[in-house]
Amino acid sequence: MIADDSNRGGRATRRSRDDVVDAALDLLDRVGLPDLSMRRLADHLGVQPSALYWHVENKQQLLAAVSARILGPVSADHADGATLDVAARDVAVRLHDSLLAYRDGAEVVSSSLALGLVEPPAHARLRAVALERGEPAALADTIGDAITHFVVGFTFHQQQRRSADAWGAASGGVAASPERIADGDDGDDDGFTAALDLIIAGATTVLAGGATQHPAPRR
Amino acid sequence: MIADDSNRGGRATRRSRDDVVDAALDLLDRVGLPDLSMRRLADHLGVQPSALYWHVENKQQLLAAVSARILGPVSADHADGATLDVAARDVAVRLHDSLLAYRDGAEVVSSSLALGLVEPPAHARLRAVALERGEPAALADTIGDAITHFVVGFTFHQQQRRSADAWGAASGGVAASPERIADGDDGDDDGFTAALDLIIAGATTVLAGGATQHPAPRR
DNA sequence: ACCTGAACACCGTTCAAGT
DNA sequence: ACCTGAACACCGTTCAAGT
Repeated sequence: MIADDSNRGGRATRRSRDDVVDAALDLLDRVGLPDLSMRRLADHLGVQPSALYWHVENKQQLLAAVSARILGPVSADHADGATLDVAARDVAVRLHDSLLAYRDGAEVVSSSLALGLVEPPAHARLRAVALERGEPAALADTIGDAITHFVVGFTFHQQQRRSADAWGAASGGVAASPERIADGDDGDDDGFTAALDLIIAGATTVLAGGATQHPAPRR
Repeated sequence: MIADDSNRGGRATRRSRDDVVDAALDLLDRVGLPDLSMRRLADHLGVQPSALYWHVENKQQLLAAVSARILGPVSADHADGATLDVAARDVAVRLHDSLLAYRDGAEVVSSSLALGLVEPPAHARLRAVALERGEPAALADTIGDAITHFVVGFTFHQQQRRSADAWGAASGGVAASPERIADGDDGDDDGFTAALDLIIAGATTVLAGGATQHPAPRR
């Protein structure tokens, strides 16, 4: 009886594609990737499962859109002027933080990246820096690849371990020693920093003209 | 009527856990990970789906066993004497090859690794080398982490792209330029080598005492 | 333009019961 | 010790039809 064509109070409004992606991100953070089904998402939106397919082509594409949202902060506000290796460290840290900001963020991004459904998050920024500095774009891509794959893989592992021993550890597997989990400062941030330092050291060395030459397509 | 307790000719014998893992590897290579279901695997073995659960605790553990098999060649025959950075490159190349040896190998290993259900494939070897050379074990682990996550992530991407444009490319996504796919020598092996060189250069630099110090737990 | 209802072709896992 | 049969509680996706 009442005019419900504007979204006052509650439900009953029509949804946009962005609303669906918002809801997916929200549900991801609440229940985790294994429980993020199209049917639960539909429930969460107060809609039939089939309705989702008007907004989104399939689940993979939805997860790609979710990935793009997770990766948003990585390429925000430039104001660079840095060298390639310094920019690389910065982008790596931002990527790490962005992945950790959502439950199972690294896993979602890992598969979208592998499927080629999102842009590699480091490349645009590093290419821009390379251009400024007269460094070859191929070198920026190489550094971007090393950074991206390492950070995503490491964070994936890290995030699984966190939710594993948050839920109680229990049985099976190689097992992680049950130590300080308490304060968000779990010991493996050291491992992350150390390995990242190693890769950055590689970038610095190569920039200084040492050891390795950039791609140089044979033939 | 005939004694069927020895495996003559065909089916009808009882299966061991190893047989199940064998069959899973075989089926993985035939149909790929998305189509490797417990039910199809049961079919492949001539058995009811429920029978699998006598041999294996669940699907994740089965895939962990599959991962361990895929990773077998990585830690085979030592005969080292090499420096840490040289051993690291060797182990990276072996890992890459092993992952490529099975369809969706990198994806399977990626998740088993993240879940902590398989040993990181580079660590044992690199620790042994570090011990021989009087290098700290923590440095071996750092190099192992950088190598493993990079190689697995890169190969995952590479393998998805291969099967994507093997099947016809079609629609959607960021897209890979349709060029030489022909001879197994797809252009991105260059990208792999370049980024691996970068990481190894980092290891060499750190070994020479440059730029970065190994972990050193703060406090 | 956006959504419902109903169906299709599947999943992983459990568990009593058989041999 | 190893497996069957049957069930439970789900999946992603399609498609005609409604408004």
